[in-house]
Amino acid sequence: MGSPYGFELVENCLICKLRSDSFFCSLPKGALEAFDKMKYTASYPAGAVLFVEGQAPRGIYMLCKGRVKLSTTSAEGKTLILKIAQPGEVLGMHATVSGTPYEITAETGQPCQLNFVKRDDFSNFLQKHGDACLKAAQHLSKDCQTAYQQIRSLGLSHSAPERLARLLLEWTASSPEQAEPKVKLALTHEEIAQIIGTSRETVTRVLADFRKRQIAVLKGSTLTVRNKGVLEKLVGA
Amino acid sequence: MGSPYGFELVENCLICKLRSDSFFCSLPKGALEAFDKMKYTASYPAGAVLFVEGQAPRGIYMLCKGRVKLSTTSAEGKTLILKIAQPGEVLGMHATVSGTPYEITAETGQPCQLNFVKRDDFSNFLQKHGDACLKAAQHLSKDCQTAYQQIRSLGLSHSAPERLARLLLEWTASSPEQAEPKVKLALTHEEIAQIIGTSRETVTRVLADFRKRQIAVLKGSTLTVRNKGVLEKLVGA
DNA sequence: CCTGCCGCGTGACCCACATCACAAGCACGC
DNA sequence: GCGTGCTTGTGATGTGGGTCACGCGGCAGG
Repeated sequence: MGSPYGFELVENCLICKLRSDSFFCSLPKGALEAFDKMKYTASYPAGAVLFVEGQAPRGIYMLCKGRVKLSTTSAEGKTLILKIAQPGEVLGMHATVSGTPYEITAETGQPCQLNFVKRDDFSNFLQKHGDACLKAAQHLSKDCQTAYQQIRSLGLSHSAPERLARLLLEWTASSPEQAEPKVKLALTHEEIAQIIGTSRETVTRVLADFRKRQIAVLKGSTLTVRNKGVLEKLVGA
Repeated sequence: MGSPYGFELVENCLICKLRSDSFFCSLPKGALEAFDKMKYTASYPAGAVLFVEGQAPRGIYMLCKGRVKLSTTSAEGKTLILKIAQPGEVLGMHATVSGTPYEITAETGQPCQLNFVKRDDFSNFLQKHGDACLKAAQHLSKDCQTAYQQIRSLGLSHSAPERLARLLLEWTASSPEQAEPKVKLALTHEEIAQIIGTSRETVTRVLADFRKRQIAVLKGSTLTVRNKGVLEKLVGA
């Protein structure tokens, strides 16, 4: 067995060490065994498209390792990034559970390991295992919440600097408490623009402004927040 | 027993005729009986606030009859309407399932009948009744999907006319197929503005423009779409 | 009746940001 | 090396629509 993208595949969910408590697959033994039996493990290179909006749902993808970009695209080709999925999340669950077409597009942003489960298998699985179903409901709830957060960000803030400030705070929120939080992220200005719904040039300009005013610096793929207070004032908190 | 707001309360879920297949409470007998036992039925006048964003979740509200406005408000007092909930929907499920504060505000738009279920009771209920849990997951999925739709509308379209056109099409989509679809809705220009994330004046102007161009007319609370084709072209479809 | 109040209609102003256009920096593979 | 492609930086320009300001009509209550 090779390791095509620089890491070993974990084939067996029961002994998997990638999993943490927040993972969807953090399940009691019985459910986990059932999940292990019906899943198809695979690894993907960066830039692989898992599913496209509008497709009929084939099933779910459990993200074990790596990041996946979730986005929608308008008819004119403008793209909006909904979120960057982290390990432990389940992709395509809405469509699979409700039987409607995938409403978003999922594309790996780096080499990833994913477990695919066919739609019917997943439905049966949820039917049989109440604890898994509850877990699924919780994950869906969280998705809704982040969606609502993004709606707030898009609908309730007027200025691009405000939205960018909110995004930077969001990113640093999970990082350890420290004077000047640093976050690693591999996103281009273009992608940041697609998250906050603005243009690439505006992101560049606002970041330059933040840098000049000693608020935050994005150098390479490292973000350093110099003055959290000002950011918080910008978002109106 | 009186009927305070012009309709009779249906106290017993088992013989309720308000329910249709799409209702959350369209459940097999066992689950329905359990639901009936733990719910508290009540009616509310128009304008009643069921819960406010930021509150700790008390439980869920099953909407039997009437419409409920779901919204968020920014620190500066700007309001964004997320959706108008229809009978059959469950309000506050995200917060209740995940245990996080209500992230939105729910306010009745007309006299309503609602069934309240306490948080712990609802959790136990979902644990015990797998079919109800699955149904809950489906409802959460649908919520996510409408949220994503709104994100698309807010993030991917530049012009206010485009967003308004999309909204009008959405409203008429469910109405019977006919040459000039008419829809009843009781929303002020202000509220429409809050749905599509623009200002009241802009809504007035765009509606005036639509009227002049014979595209759609909003008179009183009746919306008549005169030229669906133009609307569809406006949204870029 | 007059007086508020609220939803609607409209004009004037102006600024944030999209858009276009182009240059410079940086990483590749050959 | 040198080209090719992508990302970043920055200036000039145009405009959509937010905001303010005010007038009008309808409706309820004193």
